[in-house]
Amino acid sequence: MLNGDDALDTQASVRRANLRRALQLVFRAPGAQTRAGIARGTGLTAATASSLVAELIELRLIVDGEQAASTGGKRATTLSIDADHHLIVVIVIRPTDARIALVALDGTEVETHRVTYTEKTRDRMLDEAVADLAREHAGRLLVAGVQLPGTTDGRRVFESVQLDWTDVPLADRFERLLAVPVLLVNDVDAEAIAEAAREDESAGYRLFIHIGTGIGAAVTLDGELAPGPRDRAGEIGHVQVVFSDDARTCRCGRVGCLESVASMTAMLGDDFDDALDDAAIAGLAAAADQAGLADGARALARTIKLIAAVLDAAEVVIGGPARALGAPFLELVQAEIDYTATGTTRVPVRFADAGASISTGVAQVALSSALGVRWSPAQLRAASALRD
Amino acid sequence: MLNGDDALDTQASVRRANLRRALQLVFRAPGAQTRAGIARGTGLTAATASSLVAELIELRLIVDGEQAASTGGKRATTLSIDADHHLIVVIVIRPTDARIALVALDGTEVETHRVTYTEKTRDRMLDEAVADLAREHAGRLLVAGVQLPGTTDGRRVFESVQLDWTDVPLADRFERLLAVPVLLVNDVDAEAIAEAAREDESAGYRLFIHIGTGIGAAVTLDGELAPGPRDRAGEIGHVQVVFSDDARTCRCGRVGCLESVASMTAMLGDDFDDALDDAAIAGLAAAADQAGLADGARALARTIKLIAAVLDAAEVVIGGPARALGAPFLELVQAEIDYTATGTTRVPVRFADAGASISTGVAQVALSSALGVRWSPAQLRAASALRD
DNA sequence: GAACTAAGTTTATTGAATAAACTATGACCG
DNA sequence: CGGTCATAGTTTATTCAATAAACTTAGTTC
Repeated sequence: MLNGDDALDTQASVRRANLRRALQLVFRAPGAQTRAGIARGTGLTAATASSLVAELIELRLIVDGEQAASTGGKRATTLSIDADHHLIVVIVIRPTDARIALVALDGTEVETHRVTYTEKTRDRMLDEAVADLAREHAGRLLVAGVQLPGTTDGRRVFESVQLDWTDVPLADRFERLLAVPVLLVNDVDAEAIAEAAREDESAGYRLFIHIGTGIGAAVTLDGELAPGPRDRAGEIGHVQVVFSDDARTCRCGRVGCLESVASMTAMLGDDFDDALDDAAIAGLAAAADQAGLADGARALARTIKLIAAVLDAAEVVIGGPARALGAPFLELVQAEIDYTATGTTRVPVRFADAGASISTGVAQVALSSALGVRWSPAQLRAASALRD
Repeated sequence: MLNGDDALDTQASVRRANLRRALQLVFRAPGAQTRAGIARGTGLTAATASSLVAELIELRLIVDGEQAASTGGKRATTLSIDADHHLIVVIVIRPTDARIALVALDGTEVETHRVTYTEKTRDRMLDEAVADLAREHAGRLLVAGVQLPGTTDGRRVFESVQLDWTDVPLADRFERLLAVPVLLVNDVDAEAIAEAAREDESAGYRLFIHIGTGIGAAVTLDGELAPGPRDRAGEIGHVQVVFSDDARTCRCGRVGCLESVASMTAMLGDDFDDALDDAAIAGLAAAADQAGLADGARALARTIKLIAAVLDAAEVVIGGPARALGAPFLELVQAEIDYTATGTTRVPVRFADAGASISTGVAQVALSSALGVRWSPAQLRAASALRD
């Protein structure tokens, strides 16, 4: 439909780009945008804005809404997202189960299925579930986003230890079943995007670090995943960061890895599990060796400082189960960062917002890839309210 | 002329973008490109390609060259860069002197001046030299690139310790004198670009690290400076990387900075100076404490590993006086990187190519900013042959 | 030398945006 | 309360860039 690359050679690509820009403006302020606002926001004329809106309505991507209050002249017709037609398929694949959700264009989850499987039945179960979806909702599916733990270029899964997959052309497989574009997304990347999209002004680089049993990083630029081939980016868990003689041996066999000191397992002990709820984690944290937590925070801070300095990052966000460690942990990290920071190099660290649904992140990437559109913070809140 | 942003809203911007693409193709293969080649390379029709070429010739950016050999039909007319009209102004500002060069569109240096000054006379001397240039070459100047040590957004110098400047609107000042667009570029960034542009296939992220009395980094993506606000990026010299008790105190007053172990001064002693030639540096290196060199290499490698992992960098390039340390140093760095690297995370390290003229880097950025064009490796070689 | 092939130009057409005139609707104000 | 102004949005004629298709030029191949 509107997907494809921006070849930028002909008028058609200009039209497509302008349709995207108009759609983007509606998505950023749904129910509050108007034709005149689009004209102002794009720099195009009112006539062109009207024409773009007409086409977007015909494509069933937006709808006319209520009349806005007058601002001194004729009242404007507001524009909203058409949530009644197109659906985004979100597939979250984990080792023993998957969640398949249908998300409307306004970010609300319409339907959710859970598929459980073993390693042996996984492929078959997934294919069946996806095929069922395609049959039930034929013609209404717009795009699909697949979140999984592992390295990917969006088309193939290069390597997933947790799923025991190597070089699997999963996007092709699902595209044949769904007949819509499929995009594979690394789980940490998806988390980072869900988080970055919440900011209205997501200027500059943001470093996102997921901390659970493992550690992964993702970099976003202006609210979107940093460009370039990100196939294997963010794999910082097993980079050596501790060099003293008492550095621990990591589960990967090497010594002094970031994960060996700063993962949740390293800091809270083997009782930790990614599935624990926040209260349980807080309990473990209270009982844990505080020196271990401090060591983890310090190693993390040192890692962050270096990366933030190279990128001139505006902010660092810590996500995953580590969020449950609360303010004290954050303060340890920030203190270590500030310890040797000059005025301009001090980078603020915060936890990811609990409200950001992870599936929203995948949907976000998929939507952005298909229509070049990002959701507004308000919609992300609506989406996450429906979750679970 | 062709500068300005790519608003992508109207036909005019498509035309501008296509002119840039056509010009880019000629720059990539000067003397070997043809109208038909541009049509193939852009996906546009032959008629459009001809029209674009006609406009570029009228703009005096390219010229018709010789007839190529036939490939089975009519012989093609080759296209070359018009080196006889437009000039790029390159200004390299250092604490006590500046080099002002005029570079033709094909990368050859036409003219070079050296201006020496004291801190007191610097502003006046620079302004006078620039004003002279504007008077002598009125109408032929296309764009100006200004390279300086310090943080900048391209328009203002935020902070330059070495020049003792804080928040100086230098681009505006020079633009008033030159009447062409002026772009300020950090010196390490310029070095990184000169280097990255030499690669024909500069895919992915490249980490460039300048090592002299100080240490600075720059990240390029596909041969161009990584996007985003890079105002203060790359300032890694004073991030703490040594945490042992015997960490040295840095000249900045803090402890364990990268510069305190891996700068040339740290590794070779206070006899080192940025102005030394390669032989002198090699002499210092031979006489220096080898343990210090090893410490520096190790600290550097640890830094590199982390950053390369986050970005999934394709390559790391070390530039500046450290090049004179030669293969042994490089091997130390690479060995430490490989020590804990898995198959996919191992990033190759090499020295910057000695032939890449630094002023070519600035000219490159300026040209790219004005015309969206990058030089081919062949031209960079030609340019550097003329240097000094 | 006839057929073919590639390079490049000419001409009519298409599509997207624009400018300018116009309609619609409400606010403001004496 | 009616005139004036401001804002929203549409209609129509025009402009501009790219395209398709026919055509010219100039070579190779058999």
